[in-house]
Amino acid sequence: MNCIDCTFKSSATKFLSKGEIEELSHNCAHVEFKKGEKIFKESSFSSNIIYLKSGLVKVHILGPKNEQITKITKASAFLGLPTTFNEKVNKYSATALEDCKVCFIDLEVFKHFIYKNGVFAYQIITELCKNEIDSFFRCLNRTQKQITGRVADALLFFYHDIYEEKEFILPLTREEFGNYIDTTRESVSRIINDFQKDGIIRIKNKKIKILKEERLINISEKG
Amino acid sequence: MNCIDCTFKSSATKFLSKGEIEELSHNCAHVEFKKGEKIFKESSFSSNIIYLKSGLVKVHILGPKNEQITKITKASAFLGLPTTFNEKVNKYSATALEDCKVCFIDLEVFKHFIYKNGVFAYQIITELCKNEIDSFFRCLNRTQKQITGRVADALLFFYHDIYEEKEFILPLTREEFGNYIDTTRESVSRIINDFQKDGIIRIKNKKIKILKEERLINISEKG
DNA sequence: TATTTAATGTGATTTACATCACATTAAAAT
DNA sequence: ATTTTAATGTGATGTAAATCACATTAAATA
Repeated sequence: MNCIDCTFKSSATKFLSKGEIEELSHNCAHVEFKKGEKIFKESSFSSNIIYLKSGLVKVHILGPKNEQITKITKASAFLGLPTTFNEKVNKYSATALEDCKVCFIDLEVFKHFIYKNGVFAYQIITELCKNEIDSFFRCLNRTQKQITGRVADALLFFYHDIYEEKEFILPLTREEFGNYIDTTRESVSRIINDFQKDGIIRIKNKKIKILKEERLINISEKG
Repeated sequence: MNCIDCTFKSSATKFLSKGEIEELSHNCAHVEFKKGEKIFKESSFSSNIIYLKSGLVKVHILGPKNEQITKITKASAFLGLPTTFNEKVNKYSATALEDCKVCFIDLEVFKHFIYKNGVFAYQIITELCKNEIDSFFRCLNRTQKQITGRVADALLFFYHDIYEEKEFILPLTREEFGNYIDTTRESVSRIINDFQKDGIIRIKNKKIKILKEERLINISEKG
């Protein structure tokens, strides 16, 4: 398989030369994951850059108390950058929330692109910067908003950033939802059902439809 | 002033060529800040990379409820990378906790170094990756540890990462301490005094001495 | 040095949420 | 289709920490 025909190129990869793409092709393994499968695991050794070509992934860490879902990332994005550049060992896990296509890119080849191709490096830097800022704000919301606001936030996140439709299949169990917004299964359950009773959303198992976006935005802002 | 003689070079800047250092010298403004002064401000416009040469800084964001101190950074480090590469407007503020020396580097010149100097770019990427992982863990601790553990954490942080001595002047008020570990003035006060009563630390106003490191580590781990 | 202002300490009260306990429903596995 | 297992719903109870209220101390200013 050759990366030149790949339709999932990252903003950085688009700037590689023909020769570099060729080199990438020889040092890139394509792997598919089914929903629920682990893509990589905290504390395990890694010397590959992991690029998510398609699908949806949760990035998670085992905290002192619970599993925390640090972020939910949809394609396309690099998943394992922070870990790979600093540590031999993964600092977090990634698990497929939907079927995924992933590339494992040899770290040395990737480094070589950074050294040789400034535009490539710049694109990577841009992505990392964006991640850090997003990370700040997610943390801010986690710690300073009440649960109701965080649930509203998460629902809006799935609508605006992931599915871009008011109706979607929630890719998380109630427990995972709790891990994402730092609360319990039970609290998520209660609040989601309250939203339903108030006519803000309609929910049937995992299928959610946002009925009153304005109300959700309002709840999200009030904390 | 010429950057070539600067004794505060970052790990990235060390890899710039003589010519590049020369270029940097002409596009870099040295500024000093006194304790308490704002280095840059959330929502204000910025087109400079900000590099902390010496001193201690708090990076903070105004959340829906309180000010949150996102991180405390000592020299040397880049302060404004994430913001500058993505947005014209600062996404967070930085304030001097101790007297600081700072460089404002022209963004275009900095970009030019990334494009042209792969080792420089690689160093920046490494720093950003490290920041992202640190950020994950800080958030994890904030949300999953009880206050006592978070206070212990913070004290160990000042000891291990900032001052590298068991006795130091706490650079934060109780309120700022609260903003750093997501709690209130009152709670910080109570817990610090409990630690003192238990003989874990000795505290006189802002002067703190860690007496029983093992106990603090233990408290930190138990959450 | 006196006076004002800001920072800190400490008890009493309230509250958002976790935890517990068990019922119900949905999804897998046989 | 039945059985088993996992996910979800919902009330009752407990608790860590916020909030409130005021006293005390330190630091800044006149």
